[in-house]
Amino acid sequence: MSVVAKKAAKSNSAKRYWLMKTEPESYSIDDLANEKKQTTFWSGVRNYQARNFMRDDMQIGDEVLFYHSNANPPAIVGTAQVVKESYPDHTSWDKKDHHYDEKSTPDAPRWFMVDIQLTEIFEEALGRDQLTGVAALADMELMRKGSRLSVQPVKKSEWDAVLKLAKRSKKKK
DNA sequence: GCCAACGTTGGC
DNA sequence: GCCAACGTTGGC
Repeated sequence: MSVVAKKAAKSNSAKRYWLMKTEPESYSIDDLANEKKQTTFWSGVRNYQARNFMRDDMQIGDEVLFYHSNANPPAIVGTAQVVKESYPDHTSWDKKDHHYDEKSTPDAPRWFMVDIQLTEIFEEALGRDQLTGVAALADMELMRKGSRLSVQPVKKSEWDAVLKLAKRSKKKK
């Protein structure tokens, strides 16, 4: 199926839930909060599985858990929303960009991205230790040992469980 | 800094 | 198509 056909096919499907990882040293949720309209393009993904989720499956209104990896502690720190569906990642043909890929060109883009807008920063980040042992999150991709997928689908039950934990941590404050 | 668990590359 | 070597991710 072509990319266009896939986009047409997804247009009627229900809202989906995702998790996106970022290293806060390179881009954090505070950086997102400081953007104009608190919106940014999610460039730099160079993994085919993650790209395919963005290119083929993400739609406007989908909700995103925002995760800080390689952080202390690694944690889900807030939520965002998809506000623009996939389009070519221009950083892939920028020779000065760290994520430059000589095989990607404007005519034949290899990498894609979406735009996301900040929804909420959790008052207290949800560290992995707080996610470990939660029954509803036992099968979450994020919690699987060795999982490296930087854009990953989240089940609604997992989304609900995470937000519930976030609210609880908010009350504690 | 260590290293397990990946994903990609390239020789064959 | 197989798979060893290599580079990367990311928790600890």
